[in-house]
Amino acid sequence: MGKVKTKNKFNDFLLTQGLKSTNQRELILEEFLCAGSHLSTEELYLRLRRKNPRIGYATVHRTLKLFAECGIAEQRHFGDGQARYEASDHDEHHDHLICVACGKIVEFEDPRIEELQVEVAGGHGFTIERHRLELYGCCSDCCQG
Amino acid sequence: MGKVKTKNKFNDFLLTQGLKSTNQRELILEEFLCAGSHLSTEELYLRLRRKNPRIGYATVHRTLKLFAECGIAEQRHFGDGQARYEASDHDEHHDHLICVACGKIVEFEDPRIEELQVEVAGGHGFTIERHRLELYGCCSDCCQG
DNA sequence: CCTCAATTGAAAACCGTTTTCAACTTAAAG
DNA sequence: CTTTAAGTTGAAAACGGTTTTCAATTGAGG
Repeated sequence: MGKVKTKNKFNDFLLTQGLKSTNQRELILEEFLCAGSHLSTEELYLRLRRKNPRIGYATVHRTLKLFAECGIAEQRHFGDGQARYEASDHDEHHDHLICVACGKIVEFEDPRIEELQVEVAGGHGFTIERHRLELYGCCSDCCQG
Repeated sequence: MGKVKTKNKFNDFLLTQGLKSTNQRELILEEFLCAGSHLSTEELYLRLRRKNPRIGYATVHRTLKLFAECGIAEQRHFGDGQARYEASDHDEHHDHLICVACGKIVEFEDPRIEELQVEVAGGHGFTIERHRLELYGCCSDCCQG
């Protein structure tokens, strides 16, 4: 989803929910979209402060929750104890490769794995709603090259 | 691994590390082994208190960490914000199915998925060290039967 | 403009986890 | 069986990320 489309979606969301469009929300969305994905609240907050020192952590936190609520962002946890947010391409699911050395996060998608998941779950009487697959290892920059 | 073998392993661990065998540690290990797996620290602590009200949360916490360190338990996070521990069958890996309705946790293993994971990771230049696969959905007790 | 509800930021509360510290155990030495 | 040194315990405090509170501010419709 393009930047403009995402911003429109957020504005629509605000309107339909009776929420207000504010300067902070615009700044946060802009920074969220142009900064790399998978930023933590803290990281995004620090980036924003560089440009606008008057912005508060609580506002960043609340705004990220709004993003998630309206479907333009998704919250993730990669085991380092803090929540991270990634821009959501909506209905296009992907999983993650995480380098344990440098922290790099790569997204991937594999329909064959998804298919097997459904099969395995079915075998146990489960209907899958969502899943989480994270592969932790070493990327080529860190461990081979 | 049987109960006795696990207890021996823990005692060996204590010896080789210069740690002491204490009444609390025995109680906690016994309860950990006979209570169902995937208990949180809090849950195990509450169970232990019923039998021995003088036991402290900190001790349960520290002892579970020891279990993990010595390889008889593994810490897991299933997204509800608290750490859970499961008895470890060592080198036999498995993943989890979690019922979003009743919280039931089922373990499974599928070599085909593992194989694909290695393949996909390799395609991105990664060498997998470990992974996490959790399927969240509805079990047959909750959503169908 | 005015008004009122929504929003903001600083600070406090929260919640699971981890550490501190003085009292207490353990195990090995005497 | 002491004694002793080191490890352990539990209550309480500290921690760290998250979430809420609240008084002051801002946005948008009347």
